[in-house]
Amino acid sequence: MTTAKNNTSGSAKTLKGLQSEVESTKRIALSVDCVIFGFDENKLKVLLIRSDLKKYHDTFSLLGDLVKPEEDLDASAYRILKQRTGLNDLYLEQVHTFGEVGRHPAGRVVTVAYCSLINVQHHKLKSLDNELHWHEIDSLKELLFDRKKIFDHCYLWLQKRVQEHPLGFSLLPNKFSLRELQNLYEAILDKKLDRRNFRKKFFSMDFLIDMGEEEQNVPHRPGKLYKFDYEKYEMKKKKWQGIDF
Amino acid sequence: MTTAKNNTSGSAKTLKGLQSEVESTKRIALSVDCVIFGFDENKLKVLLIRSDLKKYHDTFSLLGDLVKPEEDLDASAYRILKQRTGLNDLYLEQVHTFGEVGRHPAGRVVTVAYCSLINVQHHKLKSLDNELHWHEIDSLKELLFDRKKIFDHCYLWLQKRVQEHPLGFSLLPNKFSLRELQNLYEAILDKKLDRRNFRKKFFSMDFLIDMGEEEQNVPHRPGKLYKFDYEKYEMKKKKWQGIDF
DNA sequence: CGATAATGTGTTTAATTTACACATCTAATA
DNA sequence: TATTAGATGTGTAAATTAAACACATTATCG
Repeated sequence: MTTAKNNTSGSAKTLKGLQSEVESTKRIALSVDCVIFGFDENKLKVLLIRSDLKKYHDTFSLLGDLVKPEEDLDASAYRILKQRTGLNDLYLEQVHTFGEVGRHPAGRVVTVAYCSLINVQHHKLKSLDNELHWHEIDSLKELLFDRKKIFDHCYLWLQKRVQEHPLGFSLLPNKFSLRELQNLYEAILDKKLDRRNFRKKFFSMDFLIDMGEEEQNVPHRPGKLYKFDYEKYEMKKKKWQGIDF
Repeated sequence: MTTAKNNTSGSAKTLKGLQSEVESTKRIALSVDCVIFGFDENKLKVLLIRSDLKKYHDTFSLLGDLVKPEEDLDASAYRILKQRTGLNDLYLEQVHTFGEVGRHPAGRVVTVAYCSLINVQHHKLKSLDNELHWHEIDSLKELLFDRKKIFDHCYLWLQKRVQEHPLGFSLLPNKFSLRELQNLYEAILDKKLDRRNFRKKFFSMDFLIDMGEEEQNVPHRPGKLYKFDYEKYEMKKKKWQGIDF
């Protein structure tokens, strides 16, 4: 019998046996970290919290918690969001799991990173002191332990994802102008886009509903307001295709 | 003090305190499942193993194991691969983590799914009995517990990923003809492609090295053999861009 | 040596992306 | 109320990319 013969350890075992094996190997703590993006003052921001470890009180971290034994992984991420923001219909998606041995000084912790996109206006933070704040992503230097690495991974994920999936609208008010939408994309992608081509692109997708309203209180000609038509999108969304490295 | 004040549980704690918290919440077992794709006889295949649970002995499953406490998550996936295939320079990438409460009857198990692409010719399986075998993905009906869901997720991942990243070559011999490459893409994407446009596309990418050799033992005019130029690709690979839903 | 079956190649057309300029509208100001 | 400032709103030409499509070439097999 070769080593290739093990599946979850030996061969031909009972469910009961596996149960005790599972029991005995619960040596790894599982946590969730949420990278929560917001968009305010034409800047992309991320929600950070001051570490509640005394030793690292000058360092910021992502919002996270250990996963509860009786809690779905996704539910765990939702719970963390809810505690912090007051929730609504948040966009939440799992991105990556970080599981290096030495990544957490308190022991073996494996962390599943989730990204959330929320509208800063609609979700006033429950606590507005130093503990919790929106941080511009440009000036993000250091985070607790490997959290910067997690953030970087999620930011790259966002840059890619926002180009092939309509996430971005979760960062905007329900009704938004095309200028706001373009500002958002420019902030996320960190580059200037041609205004005319940007409009053409979105209009040709045909997922924007003209609300027949205009911006209020802008010191210039107000732009039209639109909503994203999620229903239509779900019907007509394209399957990604085209080989291109 | 609001509920928003908890980070990893209370506030202002010590590393030592967190340590014991981590200790006490190790109630979740962590495992890795590998979805190992192969390509043989112009069919896309997946490596399956017969469940070693007596009760489920008629059901196949993915290759997996519990993550060891002192083992990096990625290393765990490599270990599983190595045990089964004899390894070499395998392509391995994390895809998604599955963490619903009821997904495993032996208790709370969270599973990180990895995808691997291997060349069936180069990696003769260590065990060739019923336990371990290549299964055509077309005729894949049912797998143990939620493994079919995991497989489906990984297959969709592969279909998308193979179009924007040069993974596919890991499924082919070092030297391959363009016909083999096209067969591979047709098998993965499950659709016919235009031969001339396919060639044009890959030649224009300019990542194929003409080996100056031809296929042997084919019952027709032999095609030229190529290698993929990974070095050149790393230098010149394009950043994915272009908004398109 | 002829038949077979796959390789290898190019052009035309359509679709998409990019670059680019000017009139229009509203608010603010004089 | 007229002027200005500053943003909105729109179209076209050029370039690039993708899609459709046919025939000569070459090795093998009988």
